[in-house]
Amino acid sequence: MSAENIPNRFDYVARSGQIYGQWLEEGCFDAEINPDKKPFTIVIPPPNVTGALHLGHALNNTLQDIQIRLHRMMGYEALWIPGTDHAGIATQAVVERRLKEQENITRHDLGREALVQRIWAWKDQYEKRILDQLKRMGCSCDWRRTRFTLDDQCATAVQATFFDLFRQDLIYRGKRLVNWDTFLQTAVSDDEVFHETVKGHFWHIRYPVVSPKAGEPKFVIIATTRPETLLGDTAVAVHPDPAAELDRLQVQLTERLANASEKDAPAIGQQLEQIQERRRTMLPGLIQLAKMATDGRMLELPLTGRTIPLIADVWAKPEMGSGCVKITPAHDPNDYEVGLRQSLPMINILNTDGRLNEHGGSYQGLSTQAARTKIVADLEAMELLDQVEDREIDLAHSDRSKTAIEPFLADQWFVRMDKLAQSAIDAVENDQVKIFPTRYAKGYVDWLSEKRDWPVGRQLWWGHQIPIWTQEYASSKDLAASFKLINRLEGEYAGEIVANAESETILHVSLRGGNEELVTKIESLGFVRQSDVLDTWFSSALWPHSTLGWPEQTDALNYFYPTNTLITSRDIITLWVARMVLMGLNNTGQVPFSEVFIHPKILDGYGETMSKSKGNGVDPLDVIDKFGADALRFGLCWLTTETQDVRMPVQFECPHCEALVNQTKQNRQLPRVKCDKCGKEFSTQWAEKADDKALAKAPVVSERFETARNFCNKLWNAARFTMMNLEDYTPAKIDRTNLALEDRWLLSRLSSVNQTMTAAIKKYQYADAARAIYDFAWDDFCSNYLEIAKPRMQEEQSRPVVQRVLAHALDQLLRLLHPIMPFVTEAIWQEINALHPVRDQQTLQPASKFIIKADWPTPVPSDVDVEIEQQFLLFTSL
RNA sequence: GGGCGGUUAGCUCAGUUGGUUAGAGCACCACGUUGACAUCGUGGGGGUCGUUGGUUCGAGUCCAAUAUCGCCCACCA
Repeated sequence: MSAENIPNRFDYVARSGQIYGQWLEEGCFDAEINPDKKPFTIVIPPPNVTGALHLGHALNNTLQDIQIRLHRMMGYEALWIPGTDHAGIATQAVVERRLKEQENITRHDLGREALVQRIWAWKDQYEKRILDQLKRMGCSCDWRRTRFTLDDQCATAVQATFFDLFRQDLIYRGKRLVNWDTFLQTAVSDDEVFHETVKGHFWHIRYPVVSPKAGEPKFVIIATTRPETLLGDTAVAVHPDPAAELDRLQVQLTERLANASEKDAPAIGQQLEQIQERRRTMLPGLIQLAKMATDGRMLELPLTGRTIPLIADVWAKPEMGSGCVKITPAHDPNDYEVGLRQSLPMINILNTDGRLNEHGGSYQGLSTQAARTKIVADLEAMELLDQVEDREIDLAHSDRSKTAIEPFLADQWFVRMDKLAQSAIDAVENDQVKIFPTRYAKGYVDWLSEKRDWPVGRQLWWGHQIPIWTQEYASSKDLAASFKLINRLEGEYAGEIVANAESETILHVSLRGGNEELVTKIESLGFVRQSDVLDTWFSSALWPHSTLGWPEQTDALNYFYPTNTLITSRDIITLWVARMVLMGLNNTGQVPFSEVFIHPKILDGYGETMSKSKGNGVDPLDVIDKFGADALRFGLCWLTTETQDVRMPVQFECPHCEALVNQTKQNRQLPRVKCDKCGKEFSTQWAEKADDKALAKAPVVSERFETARNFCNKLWNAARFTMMNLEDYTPAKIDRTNLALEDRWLLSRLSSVNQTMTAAIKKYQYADAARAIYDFAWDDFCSNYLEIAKPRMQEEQSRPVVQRVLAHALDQLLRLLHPIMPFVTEAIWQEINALHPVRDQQTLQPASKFIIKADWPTPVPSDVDVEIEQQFLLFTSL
């Protein structure tokens, strides 16, 4: 095609798919083990298969692809491993909800196997959609290596890891208070719980003292927001030394008051007065109770006929309530801690469906709500109810079922974190893993420093089933007999079976995966596999090495691991990043990556996070359809600064007239919206009714990608102009000692921008990189150099030199832009290759067939002339 | 309660170690289409840099206080 026939718009719709196909065909994304090259590896943060990707993913993956493409051009063997995450509870909940909505059945109607099958079908559908989205964005992943956190390779890694941790005694069975969803009948994690303030009451209840001595109170008063839990009380606590505690608080508050600002002072002063008031009125009573506690006095627990001890424990705060607190170890996290400390019995009063069990006595079978009403009435009748305050209560609800959470004592598997967490702290503190921006390292270290054991079991069906088999024994004699059996098995299958006896009568066996014969044998001995599955983060934690074939010492693992950088968003620094570091260290002895970049989050026009449920999410494909993938990528890159989240007002694009209709809090959840401009109605993602669905659906986009789209077009036309003026171009070295000012200036700028770009991308300063190349392309190359070149190309003497400078500059500009805008640069590259393959002044060699495989430009330090750049700036501003 | 971040033009954001007249994109106003590009060009309007105080010859930038918005963590008998 001759240059004149090139259209004046880049047809990204037609060209992008075609170019991507060429890259795939040529294996441009495939990384091979190559001892002559240094590897550069990134593993994708595997998107959840719960749904399609949104703009946040588009940002995340664009930033990774830029690194991969840059390093590929720089001569590294660049590997980007793609994949998806099974996302445990989230995916199962989505599928279960659909079952309920569309077929009105629950998972129990289907059964485990059938449900899991349904979820696999869902996974196949969304994985395909997700991978397709990544391809449309231009992501240059090595698709041959695509993994899924629940596939066989990852399962092998999970089982090997679990087995190893078990053998190291880093996995144990323990009781733990979990957030129990009584509707779904599963524990849910803290992140799956939301809090809502509801109106409630604060009931003050009298617990009679058993045979009070003279001068002693007849009752101890406790206060609670959940009176029904008294059925599970096993103690009442009072502070062991209330006088000292109040003193301490008083000193502390006095100090704070002295340093307090005018604004805070009154509140602190008030607290101080309250403490002093308590000292006067309540302290003697509390001291007496503390004495009674050490004497081992008992209280009568109303409605149960039980007596419980009055105990001394620091958990009871003398400055709060009555100074006494009821202890319900099986239904309150703090009370649980007290229960452990004080060796109190733990009485679980609930069934898994949330109704009271046999420990509820006459209240058995009632829901907690019904029991509460009845208990309060009964207490009142017995004159044990002291006073009732109205109070707002922050009540935990399950994200999934929207029902109230009951704290519930359940058996759980834990990973002991002490040693593992320390290794991950050390890795960051001694810079083996560098986190950018550096401020995020603090949260990482703080979280790990708590070294809280990791509860890894989930009462789900979708996930890696825990590779532990348990057998209960009637007596320790039976146990001893089986121990022998196990020991024998261990000898027979050396290194593949490890047994722990949790107590005298329960034995747990963990098997290394992949031996069906052994599993059969163990099960024939009466061992039953744990039905729980592992927390989804367990398999994600292995991602950087499991994707490369660990536990096999594969060549790929040896070559590509540790990976170079991990690019992710800040909300999973602890959940995911920290755990990858500690698991990587445990399994391979090496950190999983040397750098972590935490990128901003994309918010909507109101500063709210985008989500499907709010209706403010944006499908990257909508943006790609309207503006092109390059515009999407450049636009996101342009916005990626170190400190700020990205606020992005969102519009519906009217399918009738293409006008952009602002998305507002009012219209974003409507099934149909009327266009401001043409007045016609269109449907949205919420359309369900037939007449709504019949309307044309509006894509959701943001006009903030216009700048980037225009930039693509500018680049396209600059290239077009250049090509139109290269007809009689002859490649040759330009004589740098005899150049016009504007030529020297452009070459200087080119090398400066090259340096800036390379440094900025390597430091994850994406916005700086985008701005540098945008300014260079638009202002320097187009507005200045091309305009000056026009008259110079009419002169015979200067024409050849200008052509060579132009060809070279465009060539280098395309390369510099390629990591950010891969499609348009590849399209231009191929057009110009067909006409003038030799452009690069440094080599004077024909350009590579694809720009994706071209060398990253090397700055020419001798070309950089700060003085000329400044002079020229003055010259053009005149 | 602890930690982190933001506050600069109508909107969304830059502003490096303090240094002339605080920038960009979008939006707005005027003019321009035989021009590589109207997804463009030329010109223009618009900012007491949240507030107060301090350091300095000089503060958007450094320090202190304060207001306000947002995020994370902990806690809430």
